[in-house]
Amino acid sequence: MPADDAHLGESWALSPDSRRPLPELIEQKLREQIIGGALKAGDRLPTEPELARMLDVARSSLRTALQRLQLQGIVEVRRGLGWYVRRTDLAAIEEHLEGRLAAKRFSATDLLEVRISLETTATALAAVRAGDGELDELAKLNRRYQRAPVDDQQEVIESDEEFHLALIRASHNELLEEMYQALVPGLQDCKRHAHPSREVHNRSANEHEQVIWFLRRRDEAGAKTAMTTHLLGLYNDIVTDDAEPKATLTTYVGDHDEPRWPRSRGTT
Amino acid sequence: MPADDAHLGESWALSPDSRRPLPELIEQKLREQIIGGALKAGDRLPTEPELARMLDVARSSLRTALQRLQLQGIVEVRRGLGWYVRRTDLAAIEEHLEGRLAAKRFSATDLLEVRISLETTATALAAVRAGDGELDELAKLNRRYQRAPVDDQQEVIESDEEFHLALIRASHNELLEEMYQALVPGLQDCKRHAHPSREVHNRSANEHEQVIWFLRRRDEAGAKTAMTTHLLGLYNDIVTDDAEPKATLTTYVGDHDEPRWPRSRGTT
DNA sequence: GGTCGCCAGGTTGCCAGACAAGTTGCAACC
DNA sequence: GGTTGCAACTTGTCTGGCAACCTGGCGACC
Repeated sequence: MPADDAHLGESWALSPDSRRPLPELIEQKLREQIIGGALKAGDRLPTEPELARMLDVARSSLRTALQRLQLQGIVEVRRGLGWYVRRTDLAAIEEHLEGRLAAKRFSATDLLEVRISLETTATALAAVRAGDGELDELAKLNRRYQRAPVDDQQEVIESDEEFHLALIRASHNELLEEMYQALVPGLQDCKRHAHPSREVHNRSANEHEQVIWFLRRRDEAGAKTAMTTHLLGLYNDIVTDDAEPKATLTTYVGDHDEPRWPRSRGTT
Repeated sequence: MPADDAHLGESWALSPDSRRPLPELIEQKLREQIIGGALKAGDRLPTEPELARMLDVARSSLRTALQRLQLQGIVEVRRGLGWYVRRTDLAAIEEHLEGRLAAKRFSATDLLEVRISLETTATALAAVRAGDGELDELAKLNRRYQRAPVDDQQEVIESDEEFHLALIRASHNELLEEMYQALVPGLQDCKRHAHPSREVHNRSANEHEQVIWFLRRRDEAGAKTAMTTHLLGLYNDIVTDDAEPKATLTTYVGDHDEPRWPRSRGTT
């Protein structure tokens, strides 16, 4: 007997945002009710026909929404009995997001490792080959990045990307640039899932500046190391956030031979 | 264009295990088709009514299954058009590389630089992640390379390539492997234009051996340096031969910090 | 020639109603 | 008391229909 109606209110009107699929709106509405505390773990939801009436949608659309929530572990169904709230914590939602990331074939770890490989190489090459004009351009792009407001995610990501792309281009290796380009969409995904604080943003800008400093001095090893440090910082942030406890990061201090790239190659 | 029917078969009968919800059976069936390769990334599925007929289920049950797969990121829907197997990032990257790399011609210098970038990174990762079995395999492949007669160019190139591919694989980074694969045809070209002397061949085999030696000791920096030395040798040979007088090679001896990759990651 | 709007055909999104299958609780029966 | 059978309720699945949307082609217009 759904006496639930009493404390839930009679109708949960949906906002008529018709640009998104209806089940998604229903899902969001139900999630709000659950997370907001109107429904607690273990509670039974009203029956499907009842809920459909309250939300003013067809039972089939409601079921689609319920099944989505079920796949996220928020509700569960017992046939012949009804739908029950399983967990109300936010962890369930984060797990869902991780699932979407895991659906891609390779992990963020893989992606960032390849990125580090290509970009540190590009930095070393740029130290040898970049023209002075290109270095000025890099400095200008980093100023733009520096000025970007932390809460304007779009601008932060875009200005950062332009800096790194310009650096890649300064390596004067077209193939390397092509391969890096292939990674760009994935990298954007990664960055969108990161949450840049004021502090992290400033640190990044400073590290960019250091890289440029070494490049101006044509210090190949210094520039490469500075870039490696910078990228490993981000790598560490993202990878450890990502509920992948396999990876722990340390820094090696070595005195091994570090080979060096050839000088001179059309610095324009 | 659902000419798919042809190679997919007319009906995909479900096993009548009625103890589990029907959409789950459908979901599993579709997943098998996709993972198994009958449906490739980017392919369009037959229309809903068609699929429902083939599976002998109602369209509503089929839709439930499709939506589950959608939430898992395996398929995506475009309203008015149909259901598509979602292109994974890996597939997208593969496509990008195939398209661009085939269209442009890159210099041997570019190619070898990227190769060095990827392969030294892979070596460092392998020092951390490769299983003992994989190292044994590497040693075995290098013995094969060592035994290859210098005048049998085919065998020399092939055994060398297998060694390097196995090393890449030992990095346990699928994306890195994918990107390296894109370079393979170009590398073969390079090697065919080289003229390996008895001496060079022996030196290479020894350098391979050194890399393995460092890998067994899990010496990431040592292995990476050994591999860099090895590859720069070849790079030097080929680039200077190649009528490209821009590139001259030196070796840098430095004492800078060399960052280190994370330990442990499923070494099987 | 190039661009725009319109229309037809195909596909998914959503709805309404009906019946099958599972669960519970209770009354009737041994 | 223990068991059986039934009724009420709930979710699972099917059917059919219409709306919303996308594409491609065609003709009108600039």
